[in-house]
Amino acid sequence: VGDFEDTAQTRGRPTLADVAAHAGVSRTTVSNAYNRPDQLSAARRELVLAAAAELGYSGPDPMARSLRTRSADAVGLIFSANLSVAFSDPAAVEFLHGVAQACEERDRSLLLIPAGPPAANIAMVSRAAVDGFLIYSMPNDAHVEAVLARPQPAVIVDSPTDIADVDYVGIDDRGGFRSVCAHVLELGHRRLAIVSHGPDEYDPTAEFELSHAVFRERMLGLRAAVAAVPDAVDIQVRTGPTSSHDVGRAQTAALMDSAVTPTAIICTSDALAFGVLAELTERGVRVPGQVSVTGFDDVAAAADRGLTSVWQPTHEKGHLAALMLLDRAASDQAGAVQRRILPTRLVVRASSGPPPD
Amino acid sequence: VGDFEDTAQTRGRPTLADVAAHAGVSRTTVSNAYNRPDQLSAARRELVLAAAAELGYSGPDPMARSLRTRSADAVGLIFSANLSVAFSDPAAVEFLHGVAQACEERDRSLLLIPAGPPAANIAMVSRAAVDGFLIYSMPNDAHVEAVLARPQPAVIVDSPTDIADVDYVGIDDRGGFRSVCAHVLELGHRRLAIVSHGPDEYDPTAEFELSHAVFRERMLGLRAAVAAVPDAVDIQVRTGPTSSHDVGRAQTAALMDSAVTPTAIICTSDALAFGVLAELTERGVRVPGQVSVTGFDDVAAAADRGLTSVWQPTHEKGHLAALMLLDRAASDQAGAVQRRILPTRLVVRASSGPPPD
DNA sequence: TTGAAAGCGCTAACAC
DNA sequence: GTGTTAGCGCTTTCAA
Repeated sequence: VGDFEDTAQTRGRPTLADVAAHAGVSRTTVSNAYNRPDQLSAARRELVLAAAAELGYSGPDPMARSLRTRSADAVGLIFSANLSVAFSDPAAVEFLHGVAQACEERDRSLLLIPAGPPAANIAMVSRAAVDGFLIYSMPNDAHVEAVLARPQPAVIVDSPTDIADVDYVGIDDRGGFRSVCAHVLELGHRRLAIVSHGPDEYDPTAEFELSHAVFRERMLGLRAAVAAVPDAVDIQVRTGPTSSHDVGRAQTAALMDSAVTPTAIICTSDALAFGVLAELTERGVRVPGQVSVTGFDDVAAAADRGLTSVWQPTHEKGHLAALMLLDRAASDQAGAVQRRILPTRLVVRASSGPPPD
Repeated sequence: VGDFEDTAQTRGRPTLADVAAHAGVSRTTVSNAYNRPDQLSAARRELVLAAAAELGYSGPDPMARSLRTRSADAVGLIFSANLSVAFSDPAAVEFLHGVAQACEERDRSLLLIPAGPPAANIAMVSRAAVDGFLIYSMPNDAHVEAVLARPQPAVIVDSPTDIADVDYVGIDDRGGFRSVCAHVLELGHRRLAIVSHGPDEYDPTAEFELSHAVFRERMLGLRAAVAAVPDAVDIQVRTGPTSSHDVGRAQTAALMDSAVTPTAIICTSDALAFGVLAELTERGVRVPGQVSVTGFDDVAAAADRGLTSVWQPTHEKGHLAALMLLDRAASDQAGAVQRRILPTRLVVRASSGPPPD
């Protein structure tokens, strides 16, 4: 007779209702057995769980549950370009680490959403079952627009910077970059090269595009540092499409083959700086004897390789952003817009020194 | 009058039904406007979208959609210990990278599910809205059990190895480890130390626990290499709770302070090896002059630092596993269980050489 | 092409 | 402590 108790449910997987029928209790009781164990007697709970096991029922369907409770217990994250690039940059990994840790602490999952240009897959954003979004180092593009169109809260990290009514976490880009530029200038360097992720063509006299706001801030930091020096300073700015090892390497090759070689190469990320160092090493250029090199982010590997860099609290940035998001989601988005700017700190190591002769 | 068209929907957010009412069309038409643009005229679609914009409707609710279609367009991933550790190991990051790339190619999101021992949060597994799971380098614990209880397909990567009826992707651990051990023995080393993630106490004569199957395979590889050498070989095996820089460092300190110091330290991961190198450098021990060091995984940094290692296709492993999972999910889990073993390759660099005198 | 009707599987009031 | 009822918001046959 056993099998006939199971309602007319022969096809498909068993549902909570089937378990209830099989156990001879109501659906509520089964639901409570899974979600509020304290709301029913232990014996009854065992009964329900046994019935579930017998039927091969493995617990409430997550999607149905999410629809009903209107929460997914997950945080969405979109980040610049494709996921591939993101995992290549140690600073991005460190950020992710911070986010993941916050998620772990608050019992949330972390949904990584491809937001790459290859597939203009905005649909992935619209279809993500999450309670809110982290927007990390993105251009102000269609993906960001899709995120902000959704009713869930969002927190922007680093960029875009030109969205006023959304929580923001970032660093003092201008001050941080000024400090490393000032350091190099104080060492006596007067022929500098900047290697950066940024616009294809950089006209130092023109206005900056908002889409490169971080780049803009750093250039303003550079200007401030240079303004504090009485001498003439020669500056070349070389930009590439990503903040990667390869770009650092390629720009260095171009730099060292050019007519006026710099005595210091200041990079806007450690990833770029490692590429610079690799190219210089291959060319037999001594660092810092012939050329000084500096990075930005101060990832773990920077210490290992003696790279002068600007430390930023990358891990904490991720952690804080995720907590801000979860708090806002919990409070149903009430409260004033927050804007948190985290400090940076110059870390001088062996890769920077006085210019030759 | 405008606002009064909106049914009795004053409270809460607008739904698809509200948009339909406002636009004067059926719910089907609104749904089609978002999901099947080719199923209705462009004009009608514009009408619907305009109504949606007017109401502040940002598209179908993902959870309701998922419930109805029974698919989440997402892949779940659980990995060893807590997320924190995972992001610290470059090999794990590379694996993630491969998974992320496959997800991007197939228009899926990637849900990272905390499976850390701190919070025994099995509920996160049961509540994840995903179409299938990747189980990466896990002990055969309650989390894995929770994954396998769910009706969605799963693919196991690396471990656990003792689950027969689930798709599996791994490498030839025994052969790979044998090759690096043989290399060190051929160089003439006869006093070896193995530094590994593994069981607390390792009794070389005892049976191995299944929970350390990878460790077991590698020890069998070691034995095979040693068996091919006529001389007596002295071997110390030192294990730690994780495969990290810190463990490598600590075990090396213990090793170098012991009575019989090895002439070669063979590690089961590059992360461990970097820790070993850090400790040796601090002690002023020359590598490979006094002690040779080898790693496993051949992460990018291994090449930079001249570490002899065993390369494995870490990125491809992630990519392949994700594709296998998506294919199985697409075919509704039909078909025979797959088992893919990927090749490894010894990469000899400067960190290994003949023993002293 | 478009519309009407029928649930997807679940939880949370509320009554008992 | 347990059951009844009423949807959560959507997609999808099917018929028009």
